[in-house]
Amino acid sequence: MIRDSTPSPAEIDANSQLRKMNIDHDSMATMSNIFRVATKFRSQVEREVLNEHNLSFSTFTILWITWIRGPKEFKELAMDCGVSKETMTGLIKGLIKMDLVSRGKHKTDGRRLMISITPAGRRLIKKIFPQVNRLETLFNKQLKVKEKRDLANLLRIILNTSLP
Amino acid sequence: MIRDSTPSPAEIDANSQLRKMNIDHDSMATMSNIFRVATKFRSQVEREVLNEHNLSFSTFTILWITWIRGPKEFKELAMDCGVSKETMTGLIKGLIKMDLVSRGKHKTDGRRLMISITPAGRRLIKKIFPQVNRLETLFNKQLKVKEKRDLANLLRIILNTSLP
DNA sequence: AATATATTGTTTGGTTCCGAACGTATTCAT
DNA sequence: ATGAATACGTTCGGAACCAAACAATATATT
Repeated sequence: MIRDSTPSPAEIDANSQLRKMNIDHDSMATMSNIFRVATKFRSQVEREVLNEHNLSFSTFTILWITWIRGPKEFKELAMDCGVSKETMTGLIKGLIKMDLVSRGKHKTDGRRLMISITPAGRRLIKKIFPQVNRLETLFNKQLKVKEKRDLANLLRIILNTSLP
Repeated sequence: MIRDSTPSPAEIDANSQLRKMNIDHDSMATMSNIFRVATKFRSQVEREVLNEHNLSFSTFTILWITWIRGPKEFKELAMDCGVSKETMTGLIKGLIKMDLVSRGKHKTDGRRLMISITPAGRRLIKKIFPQVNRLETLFNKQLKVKEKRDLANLLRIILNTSLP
């Protein structure tokens, strides 16, 4: 049902060394592989697509979210991008200087900020997103459709797991 | 066979907006979820385990690799950690200052560096690794063993996919 | 209404990370 | 051999990132 593939030499060595300790090898394997794929993908996208537009993976994500979902609260944006509020402050500052997003006031709460994409931002993300998606396709090209869906589902289960 | 879970509102909105473009939704879903899990895990581990020992996720990985696999070449280490050589220079510098790793010469090639873990480094990683693994287990606690293995396998397929 | 408590976003300080340019060591071509 | 090309790691400059402390706004308590 799910195809096999070869564990790296590092994983094999690790298993023999760690056999003495009381270690959850399966969870270790999933998390370390998730991390490797994410890192590889991030740097690839930044190098091949984003750098020439002075975007980072995080600023790209901001544009993408505000493009797809419309104006969004500052704090939610930070959570969805996986960065701290302090970091988000700096990123938004940069995007505003590039005229790609704009700041707006919340209807009822004076503390909150609404972030919206500008026309220039919309033009940029429309041009860039297909290039990013092309890399996503390349990364997944050995997987069948069902395997991709299984993979996404398993990851969603992890994401929705509440930690004590 | 593989359980269901709920796509986030963001994903649903995205699908309706992107229907016009020629986008590979399945690959997009896998990569964006991989990225979210990785980010969540990294920050959790750094906050709960590594910060108090003045380690980052990358320096933790260096210790882990040199502990499990023995002395390792500088360049390989950079690749396995998913950082550039320039970054690795700085990380090793810091680890040496903390007396957790040491620099050594390559047998035959005067340009290459060998990095080894020190006794102090060994003591630290032995203490810290079980705490990290505990978090790995928590993240995966909703998955059955077979699901974890399927997940790890699918990710290895992606990792082993060569890009044009 | 007055005060205390919460929440939101910014500022400040310090680490992590990468790209460009560099110096050194090795290998290849002639 | 000698010069050219390549491989390795460092330095330098700048962006990304987070934690602690802060100012401003909102909510709760009295």
